[in-house]
This record gives sequence, structure tokens and C-alpha cells, in this order.
Amino acid sequence: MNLKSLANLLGMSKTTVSRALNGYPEVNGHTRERVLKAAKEAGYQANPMARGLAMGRTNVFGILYPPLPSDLGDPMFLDVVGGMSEALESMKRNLIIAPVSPQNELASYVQVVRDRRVDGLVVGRTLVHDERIAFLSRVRFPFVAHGRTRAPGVPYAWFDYDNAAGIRIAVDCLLAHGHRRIAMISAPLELNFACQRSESFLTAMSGAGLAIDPRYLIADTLDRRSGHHAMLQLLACTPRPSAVIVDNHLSGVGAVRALLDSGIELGKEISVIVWGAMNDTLAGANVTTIDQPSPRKAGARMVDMLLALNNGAAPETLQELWQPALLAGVTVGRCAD
Amino acid sequence: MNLKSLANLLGMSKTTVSRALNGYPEVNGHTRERVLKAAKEAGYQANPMARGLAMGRTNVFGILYPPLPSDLGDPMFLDVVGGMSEALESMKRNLIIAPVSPQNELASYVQVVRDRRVDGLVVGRTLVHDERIAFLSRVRFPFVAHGRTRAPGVPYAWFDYDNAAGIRIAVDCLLAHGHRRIAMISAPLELNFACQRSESFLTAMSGAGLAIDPRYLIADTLDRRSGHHAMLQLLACTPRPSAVIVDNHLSGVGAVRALLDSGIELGKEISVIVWGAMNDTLAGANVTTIDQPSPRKAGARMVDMLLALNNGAAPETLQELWQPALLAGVTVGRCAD
DNA sequence: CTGAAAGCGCTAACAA
DNA sequence: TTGTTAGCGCTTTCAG
Repeated sequence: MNLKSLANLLGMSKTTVSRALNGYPEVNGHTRERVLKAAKEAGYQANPMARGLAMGRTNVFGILYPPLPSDLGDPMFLDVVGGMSEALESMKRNLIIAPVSPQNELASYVQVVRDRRVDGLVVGRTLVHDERIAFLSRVRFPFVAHGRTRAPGVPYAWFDYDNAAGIRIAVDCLLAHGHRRIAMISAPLELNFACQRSESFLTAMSGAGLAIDPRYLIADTLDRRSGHHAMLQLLACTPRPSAVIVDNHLSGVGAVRALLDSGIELGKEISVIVWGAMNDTLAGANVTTIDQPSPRKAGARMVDMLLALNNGAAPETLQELWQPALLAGVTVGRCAD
Repeated sequence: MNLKSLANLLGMSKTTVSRALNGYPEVNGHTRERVLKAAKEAGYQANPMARGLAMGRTNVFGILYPPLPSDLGDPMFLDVVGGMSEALESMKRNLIIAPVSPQNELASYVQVVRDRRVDGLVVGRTLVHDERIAFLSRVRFPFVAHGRTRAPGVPYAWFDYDNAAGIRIAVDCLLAHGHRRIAMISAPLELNFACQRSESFLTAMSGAGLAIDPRYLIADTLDRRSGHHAMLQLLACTPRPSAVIVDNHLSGVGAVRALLDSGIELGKEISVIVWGAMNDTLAGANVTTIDQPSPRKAGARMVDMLLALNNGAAPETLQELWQPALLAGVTVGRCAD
């Protein structure tokens, strides 16, 4: 069933039917009713390709993501995706995820943009220096960055949590409990969030007049295994840190695991704060976390921003910083020293 | 840059240019060269929407998947996706994943089919009774099922591993080690793989003349947490099982974890075999697994099948059963009784 | 308020 | 071997 046959069926022109269906104001109320009814009965639905070709847009938004456990597989990301797709569904638009090889991500962006496969993109896992953002900005393709980047050159739309603030809160909390030997386990520092959190950590520590043992700074951990390994490294130090901050929940799981395996009492011998929800922790260790509220709402918000961009909003008006909050668990305690 | 301008630029008709670009045999070699060169210089690339509209296909294949850790987030699935997208990339086609709400999955299938958004689908996590497969078969939409279903009514294309054989191997292995009290932790039994593996288990056991304590059969576990919980339940039984088979790697991680946490010596006090790669296991417990070789190749194979369907192949000629293999680890040992 | 006609960018009969 | 012409199914001026 296509527009023409539906129009014939009704004895009207394609134009009128199209207008009725798309809610144009100038159609007669009675006519509209008839059309809507007939469309429903016939199960008519406009062909999106034809529609897209005629209108110059697809009503589809996209995310390009590597099919890896630490990217697509990240439960927090999946939550955000859920929020996005739900929001889009309610406005008759769609979300698609295109798996890309992490090697030549940029090439995939170039292709998607040139092909106009989508009306806009969400750029995830932003880097300190992000060529994807540079590219999209240059060609003026609508996108919102899920996370910021350092020196974009031009303003761009972004959604992020306050990385500096979150770490500050965590450090303050640990300091208040008397900790002075605080370590940090970081994701790869090319990632903007890891970089900001790391810098914030250094700033907060030196602000408190504390030097950091270089062995207490471990980076490049973005999965359970490496998080586990990183924590073991810290445990091997003399003296051991009395507290550890993990900047991402994926390695957080591994890090906490390492402590439990080593028979260390969390919150007593060593305190731990992890950035991000730890739903995945098995052993029921109620970990103190820096929580990013409402991933689903975050997704919905990014959808709003995308739509705003499509409606001509200036990117610099679409920058949103949400505040993380310390979610108390049982893994922070007074320093035993 | 579109076809018309490129044609004008070359002083040829759109037709000739189109033919040259699409490798039709009837164009003059010299002409083709000129076209190809000009296209490259101009950075011309056919608009997929227009192309799709004209040709009636999109060159895009799709997967509809819930954005959940146990679905999209499953590392094995991500591997398969990687294999698919790589295979498609090499033939100038694309893969998209559309996140869907697990509640009304079928509605999403109906929509995608009606909209002709893709040329074919992969249906994952097949159920014993799968309405998605029934629907797609009924409307004759090209798809390959990643996993089988019980009573499809009509033949359909599928790719699967031999669930019965895998479990049989595992049971035989345990029997050979003298085990008689063997338990099984299963995914929800609506899932076809879980059902088949469970049935195979029952068959193998009764074939060996062994009765199964009903408490040794635990289902509905498809993530770490529930796997963990299931194993604790088993440990609480008197007598305990001397061996446990876990039918999926997601709960496998949790199950193994539970044993380690309880201080049980794997392969001594209790033997364990898990279906699927356990890369995720932190503690380096080298778990004996029923391995599904080459997820990436599996993905590539499913792409082949999809293309074959598009070329008119009959679904019943596209059914492939791969054999799993026992991958020896250190978690199976002689029964201590 | 409605319709005819042009056009989105491409492919594919059919002629030449 | 190439060009002309007619669509694919929809939206959107422009008349009426």
C-alpha cells in the first residue's frame, strides 16, 4: 500500500492525503478524518526512503560504536542508548547503532556523513583531541558529543558530567576520613573523561598539600581484567595506598574484586571509591560510588539536543553539564594509619 | 555532488555514468576510466536513499536487539557482530543495530519490515516458540535465525551450534571422571538454546542411568548475579552436587565466582564446565568450557546466508550447525566421593 | 481547502 | 556503446 493507491481508494489526490497524514493545518477536518481512518484500515505507512529522499532527511539518528565489551558492552552506555531510543520512539524517529572497527573510526564518520544516512550523530567516548568532533564540526554535520573534548576550535553541542567536581568530592571525602596516601586507577588518558578526572585528582591532592607517589597513578584500565591487575599492582606497593579512586566502573569491578580476593577489608584496610554504578559487583560489596544520575534521562536529553540542532539551534547553546553525586556505600572508612 | 552534475561535468548522460560506476559490462573501457576518475576527483558517492528507492533495496542489514547487558552487552554477541560488520564492509554493505524495547520486540520487527529499512535481518536469542520467526516467515522477509526454534512450521535459514552434542560431551567428560551428582544452571528455558541444552542434559543423565535431584536444576540465570546466586543455592544442598554445568558464560562468571568466594577448590571439591568462552573471568581460574569456535566467522557466515537469501536462495538450503568442542581447563577433576 | 505537476537522486527499460 | 524516458514513493510549490 502506497500513497497513490490510498489516494485512489479515497478518490482524493496524493497531495491531500499526504497533507492530512502529516498534520498540515489547511485540510478540512472531515477530510482529515476520512484519510486517517482509511490509512489505519489499510495499514498504510509512508515509505521512509521515499520520504527521506523528498524531504532531505531520514528521521533517523545514529551512533557509531566499536562492538567491544568496553564500548558497546558498557552497561551504562546501554542505559543511555535505551533512554535515547525510547525518547526517539515517542516522536516517530529511530535510533541506529552502526558497529565500526575501532581502527578507522573516522572513515566511518566520513561515510555516514557523505551518505546522509542519518540526521545527526552522537559521538561517544570523546578523546582529549578528537578528530571525529573536528571533522563533524568542519562539515557542519549535526552531532552532540557525549563527553567533551579539549580544544575543539569551534563551539559544539555536548553533554557531560562534571568530571572535575566528581573527583573533588571523592578526594574531599577521603581526606575527611584521614586518608593521605590516595591512589587512582584511570582509563586511558586519551579519553577526555579520564584526563579530566586525573587532572582533577592531581589538583585536589596538591591543593591539600599532598604529594602523590607516582606508583599510585595507574592508567589504561577500562575493563575488569585490567582493573583487577591495577589493584594488585597497588597492593604490591610499600607503603600501600590507604585509599583508591577508580575512574570507571568497568575497571572498578575488577579492582574491588582484587581487594576481596586478597582478603582485604574494604573500608577498613583500604577505602575505595568508584566512578559509576557498580550493579555488576557480584559479592554484594556495597561500593561507595560517584554516581551519574539518570543515564536514561541523559539519553533523552541528548535526543532533545539533536532535534534542536536539526531545527537550527546554535551548538553553543546546547552544552549541558550534569553534576555527579557521592553515593555512600561501605567501602570508605577512616584511615587506619 | 550528484549524478546529474557529474554527468554534466563529463558531458555524458546520467545513465552512462551510472552504468560505468556500477560496473555494467556494456560501457566502453575508456569511458569507464574517465568516469571513475572524475568520480574519485569529485568525491562522488551515490546517494543511498535515492539508490534504495530506485532499486528497491538498501544494502543494509540489521539486527534488532534490546540494549541490555545480557543481550547487546554479551561479549560473544559483540564478537559475532564484529564478524558480520567486517564481512559486510568488504562488500560495500552495512550493518545496523536497532535497539528495541524487550517488551514489544515484535512490533519493532513489524515496523522494520513494513518500512523496508533493511534488506534482511538476523534474529538473535531465539525462543523455543518464536513469534518473530513466525512473523518474518509469514511475510517472507529475508532473515537468518541466530539459533533455532522448535516448530517453525515452515523452513527457515538458521545458524546454530549443536547444543545437544555440546552438553553430551560435557556430561560424558564428567561421567568419565566419576561424577554422578551433576547439576545444571540454565538460562531461561524459553530460550531455545537453554531448552535444548537442558533436554540434552536430562537425556544424557538418564542415558547413564542417573536420576537427577530436582534441586540440581536451576534455570533463569543469564547474568553474573543470577549465576552467582544459583551456585550458592547448589552449595546449600545436601548432598552437594559434585559437578556443575553452566549453560551460558554470563552466569558462568558468577557461578565460578561463587565457588571461589566460598573457598571451594575447583576441580577438586566441585567440578565445573561452562558453555562459552570465559575471557571475563578475573581470577584466572582456567575454566573448562564448551567452546563455540570462531564467533567472528559465525558472523561472516550469517552474512553469506543473508546475501544468498537476497539472491533468491531457498531458506531450507541455508541451515548450518557448527560443532562446539570441549576446551580443557583445570576445573574438572575426579569425583572425590 | 484541494489538485496538478515538478522534483528529490538514482536505476532500468527501451531505443538508437 | 550511449542516450531518452519513465519511474521508485513521497513532499511541496503553485494554481485554482
